Amino acid sequence: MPDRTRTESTRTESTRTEGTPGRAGRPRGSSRAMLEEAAAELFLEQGYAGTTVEDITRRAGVSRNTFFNYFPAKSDLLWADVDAGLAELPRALADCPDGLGVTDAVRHALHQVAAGFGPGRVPWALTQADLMGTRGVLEASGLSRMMKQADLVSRFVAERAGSGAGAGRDLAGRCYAMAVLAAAVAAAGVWAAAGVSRGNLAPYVDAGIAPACAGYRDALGAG
Amino acid sequence: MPDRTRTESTRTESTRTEGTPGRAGRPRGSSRAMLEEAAAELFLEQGYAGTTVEDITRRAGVSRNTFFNYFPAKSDLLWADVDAGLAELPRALADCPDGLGVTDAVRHALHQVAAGFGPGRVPWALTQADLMGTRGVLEASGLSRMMKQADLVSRFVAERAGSGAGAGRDLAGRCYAMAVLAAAVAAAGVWAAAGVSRGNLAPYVDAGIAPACAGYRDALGAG
DNA sequence: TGCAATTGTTGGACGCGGTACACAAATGAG
DNA sequence: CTCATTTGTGTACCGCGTCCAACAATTGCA
Repeated sequence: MPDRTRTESTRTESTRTEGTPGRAGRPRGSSRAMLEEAAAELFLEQGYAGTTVEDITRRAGVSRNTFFNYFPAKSDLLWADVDAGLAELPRALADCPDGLGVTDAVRHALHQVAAGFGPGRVPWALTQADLMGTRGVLEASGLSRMMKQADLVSRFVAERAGSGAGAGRDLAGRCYAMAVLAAAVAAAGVWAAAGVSRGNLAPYVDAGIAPACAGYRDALGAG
Repeated sequence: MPDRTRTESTRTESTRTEGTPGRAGRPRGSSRAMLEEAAAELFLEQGYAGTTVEDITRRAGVSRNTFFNYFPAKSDLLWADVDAGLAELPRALADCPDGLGVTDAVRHALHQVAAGFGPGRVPWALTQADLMGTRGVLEASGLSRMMKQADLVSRFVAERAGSGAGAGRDLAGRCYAMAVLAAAVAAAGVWAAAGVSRGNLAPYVDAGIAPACAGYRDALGAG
């Protein structure tokens, strides 16, 4: 647990070439990864609630305000891994071949996103959530993420299902989007809880959401 | 907007008979309903974020600490109506006739819970969430509630599906529980957004979760 | 009537997350 | 060099939520 405070005359000396060189302005000196590392260490040492933002920034060698330049909230540290993987969902949806039905396309896209997580890349916030007492925090910051992805899926479904949509179609689309995402979350939870014996996330998610996709296929109209 | 501070010599005079008379100790003087009323008024006047707990307690005529004797958090005010309805889910599940299949039983129980909400009883936090800027807060405090109910459903499914359960059965059960609850949430959202033309909540929920129940029926084994 | 025991209410203080604002530092462009 | 732009920092502040030591009101017992 090395202290990353100024060991050299100027800390920025070591991380000078970080910022995007094309843009004007002061380049980013203290990298986001440093904060994540410091937070990961401290969470394991003291737990999530027992670690203040000031603790993290002190170990990372930056000011407290700098933290909020990189993360909107402390809880976002727990989701850094997940958010990175989830960021691929829009592309995965857009790149789906048109031949597939709506639910098959969603299933395909979620499979692709889940494929990014294997035994070597487990969001540690999920595995050790109980140890760190982060369950409440994770739940609090989790639904907004789920609904964000659900909105994506919902819009995707509304597009592919054609413009001749009635009120019932809209209801089914939104319910399907939420249901499939919730099933994926549950599958990820089971996967994370499986311990060292877990393999890749993708088969868990695929098996977990398949019934939902099958069930809503008819309700979503010809897709 | 009447100020409920001590208009009479002793405020407790008007609410003397509140507490359970059988138990020892000081009876509850300031009722929970007063805080809810005061909060409802203030949220409409100033919005959720613009209203502090102190504002609420001042209008209700109690101390700030008293608030936290009734509500664990400020956000719980938004869910008071919903929580009351959701409290019936365990009974609704337990009272399901054994003849029904697992998914049909869950569907029946959720229908029963949803039946408590009609055009005359709409959780106002849902309808005017956008106006009050409570979307983020609602999302933050919503997933924990959803997962709480999902745990109930998951245990119910695990019980009724019999003891001969494999790992795949557990995955399906958890995914189904989350999916059906998420679909119900989505349906409630559509219902709340339907405006004055909305009728009862029950048909929305039933139509929204039916495909999920149908899809997972086989995966949950003979139920 | 007086005395515990119990329960609710209050005041005060504190820690922490998150925001706002002004200013310093570091770059590229003209 | 000068200026605009972007990032880091210091400071102050607000509000939620917790904790603790009092005080108030009621019940039950002697």
